[in-house]
Amino acid sequence: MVETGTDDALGVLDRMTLILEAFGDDDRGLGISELAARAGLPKSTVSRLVSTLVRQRYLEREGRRFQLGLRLFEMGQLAQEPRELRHAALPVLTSLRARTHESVHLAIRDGDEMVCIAAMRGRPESPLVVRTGGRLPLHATALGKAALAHTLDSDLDALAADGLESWTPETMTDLERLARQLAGIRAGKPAVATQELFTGVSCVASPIFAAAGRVVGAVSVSGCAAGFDVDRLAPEVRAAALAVARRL
Amino acid sequence: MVETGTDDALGVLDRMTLILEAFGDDDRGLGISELAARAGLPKSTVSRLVSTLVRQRYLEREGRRFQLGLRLFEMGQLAQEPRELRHAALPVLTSLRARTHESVHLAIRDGDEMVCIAAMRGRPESPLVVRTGGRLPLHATALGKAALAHTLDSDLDALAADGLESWTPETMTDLERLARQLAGIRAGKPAVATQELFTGVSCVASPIFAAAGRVVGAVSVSGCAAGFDVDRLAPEVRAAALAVARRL
DNA sequence: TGCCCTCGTTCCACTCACTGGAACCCTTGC
DNA sequence: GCAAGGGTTCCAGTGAGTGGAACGAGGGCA
Repeated sequence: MVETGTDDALGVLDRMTLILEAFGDDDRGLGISELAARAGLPKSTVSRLVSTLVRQRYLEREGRRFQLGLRLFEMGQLAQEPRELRHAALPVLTSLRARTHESVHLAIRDGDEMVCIAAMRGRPESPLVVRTGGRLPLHATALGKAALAHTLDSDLDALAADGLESWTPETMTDLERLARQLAGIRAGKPAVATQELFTGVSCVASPIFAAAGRVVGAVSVSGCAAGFDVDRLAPEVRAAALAVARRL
Repeated sequence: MVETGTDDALGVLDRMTLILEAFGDDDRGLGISELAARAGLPKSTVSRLVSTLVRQRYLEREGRRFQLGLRLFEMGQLAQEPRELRHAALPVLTSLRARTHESVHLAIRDGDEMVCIAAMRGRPESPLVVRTGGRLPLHATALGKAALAHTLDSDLDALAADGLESWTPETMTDLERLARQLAGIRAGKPAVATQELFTGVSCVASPIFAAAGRVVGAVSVSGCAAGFDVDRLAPEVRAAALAVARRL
């Protein structure tokens, strides 16, 4: 085998991952060549693997285009962590949206990002920060800060080691300031992010605790920065997070 | 390699599938031995594959138990067909529930089953027929009949070839009667299922058409069989299905 | 119509990733 | 203390998987 690249020793499963990850949410389907290019694998290999993936229904083919298949959706719904949390949270989120009329998000920490588990649009014109399944940075979102505030300091250091990416002029890229803010959150202040990820969008979030003080996720309310009333929303979010925890 | 069984020639991807499918929604996590037993694979093979799957985050480990991981959830959300349909349907479903106060389901046909793409509980005490990601038989549900009525007759024959499984005394196991009912649906009658899957639960459904008359899914309303008012609900469901189609 | 470019599949000799029984730790429980 | 069970590691053997090259099927352009 002629490994094109650096030091890799790829197994079939790793190649499969490369292929699956080549799909994005923008696409209406990818061909073998495009897939091979994105995954950095030879065409023949991709062709063979893809046909197995289609047989197993992880991919679907329509003519010469391929798309992520239904079975992935099914299996994804069986994933334990999001399933439990969603189940406990959905009714609470619904009423939170009804009370605030703003968009509501539920997310789980995954490494140095938050993964959105549920999203509900407030008003029809309200912005949705992420779709379900999407990822958010920890340091630039209220959801991320809520989760980050209640974990080990070493996590923060590890995060900062890679540098805090700047999303908008408001993004907190200074480790010291961020650490102070997290300390405030730990002391009881609400986790907020004002235009730190997207200009014009503000959020308030509250962590969801499981037994032993472990943070299992976070709820947030987000809306247009103009007229975003943190003082009104923060108690609502906090109450919702507690309600979810009670239902776990 | 000593293939224990019959005539199989399993590749790594097939083995992986066996492992992933060993997980059910009942479990709080499986160990290597249990997994190996369910998948019918040697322990050492399972151990090795599982550790790769964990590295790729398709599985998560907690102590000596494994569970389906977050990445599956993420990827599942990227699957194109459910994503598009859900996006178009969610607002419509919300208002359908508000108007009927009954549980609402959205499903996609997949082979000889329907896969639930979205589910909303009507009243807090209302029964949910399936959870999101769950599967339903075609012949015993309103959703299935709605989809089945508008496809080729050969589909029906293929379905009947395996025999129509009986779920309750009311399940339609007679091919002739089912075919007549489907013809009625095709002629404009609503697709209904009264206690045919679960005793005490009735449903009405309507197919969702895409361009070229292709059925892409179905919407249903379901509730307690006692006092289930088909005449009132059928027009609501039909209107919702049309609304979803318009938004596609 | 013929030419060319692209895209997906197939072929095939090579070889390394994968296999699985056995041995090896652990921890748990009697 | 020993037996039982669960998970990981070892290792020789080999066939599943590899990828370059060749092939056939469109599709656009002149």
